[in-house]
Amino acid sequence: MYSYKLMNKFLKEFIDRGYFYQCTGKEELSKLLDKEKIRAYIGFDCTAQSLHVGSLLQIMCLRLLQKHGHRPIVLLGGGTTRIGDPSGKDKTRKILTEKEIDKNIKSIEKILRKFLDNDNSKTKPIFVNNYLWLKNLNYISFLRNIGKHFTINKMLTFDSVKTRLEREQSLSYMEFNYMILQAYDFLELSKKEKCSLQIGGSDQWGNIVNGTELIKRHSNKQAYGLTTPLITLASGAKMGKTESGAIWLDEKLLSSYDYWQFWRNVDDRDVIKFLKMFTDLNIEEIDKIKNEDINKLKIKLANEATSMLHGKKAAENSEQAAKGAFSENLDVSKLPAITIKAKDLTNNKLNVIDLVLMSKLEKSKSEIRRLIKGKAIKLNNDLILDEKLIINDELFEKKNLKLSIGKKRHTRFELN
RNA sequence: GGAGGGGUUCCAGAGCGGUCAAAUGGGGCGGGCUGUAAACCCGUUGACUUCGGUCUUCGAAAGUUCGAAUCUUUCCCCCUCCA
Repeated sequence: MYSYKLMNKFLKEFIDRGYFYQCTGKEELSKLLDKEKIRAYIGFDCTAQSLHVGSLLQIMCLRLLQKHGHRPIVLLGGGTTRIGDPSGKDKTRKILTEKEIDKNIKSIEKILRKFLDNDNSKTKPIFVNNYLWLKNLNYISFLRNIGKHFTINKMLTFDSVKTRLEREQSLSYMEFNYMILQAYDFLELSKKEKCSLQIGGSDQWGNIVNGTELIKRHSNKQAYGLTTPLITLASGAKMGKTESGAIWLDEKLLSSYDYWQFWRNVDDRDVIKFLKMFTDLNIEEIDKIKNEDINKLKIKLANEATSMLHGKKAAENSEQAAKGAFSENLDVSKLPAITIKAKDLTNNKLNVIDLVLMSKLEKSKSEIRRLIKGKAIKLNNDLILDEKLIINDELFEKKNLKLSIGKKRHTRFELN
């Protein structure tokens, strides 16, 4: 009987950290990983200019591969993004232009490199774009060489296809082909880059298995698939998006302060799980500290997660900023600031509503009025009740004015 | 191809000539309690406003009417049943 204790270290940690959902040939895969350093690939969708925390688990998998001496291959799907993966989606998504996709690929690669070790010659990531081999496919030869290995009977049983059909939502022939293309990607990577493992989210299972089977049939080689669970928050929501927007990994779309806040605000029930999933802390270490004060743990989580992406400095700044924002003392210097010119304050032109508008925290005047009525707006911790309050330099303290909306949203104006 | 049912504000879902910026629930936001948690309670949830109001919304367009989410016509899209 195959024992968990004998399991390959990479796989064991993969499981211990909660990354594991299912895989093909677990025992064989474990042996392979023991025997040699392999190359494994994960594909990322390039429909947006940045990834968000919904992709973070996949990124952590890349890191874990590196940690154990394996080499990750990152597939930025310039080809498949042009088609659109129907997995888990009700509707056909909009088709992006080539330009947009190329731009997205570049910025996503930049983000991924932040998480990865790009220097170690044995484990540094290989970035590939499947457009390279998909763009010149010859339809007839593709059908003869690849298409013959797929039966419609089987394709119709895959969840991504089945749910669409069951709901009678249209599935275009283009999208129907997505899984074949992804399988083909795996085959290409197996041939070109000696890739023997594909990792993906659980919704990718069907696509991945198709790939391993295609490799088996086409080149009579063994390849493996490994999937991660779909992470849901304790509240039941999907990871990655909040009401105020997606938790982007690109600083341009979400400041490191807000990123830090996202982790600081996770549900109590998710803290340990996330420490294991999204930090580099050892499992033993986490087990040791898991009964510590929950808020300290959340800060730790926020610091670890933020420094992994934005650097230690940004994490420290965010922690300091949070202290300034949430406590009564007025050290707000680390909060993101909006510059305000002294001359904008002359003639009593600027009132609170305009000020809040400037902060971009709210964009509707009616909403701001409502918030003022609801006792939600504070300037330097003083409750504002008069929506007509004129902003003048006397309100500033050492040229700083902290604006708070509710308990959580804070920003700072700096008088210049 | 035949017969029906429907498209309503973030979502679900009422309304079926004026009292409708549109019930109710969910979600969101804010307040209270706390710990920047959960649960719970309360308020709020189109935009603008000199707080009197004004303007834009009920698939799209046109029409009837003093007045339309509600009636008529055309168009678009969805669903159910039969063939």
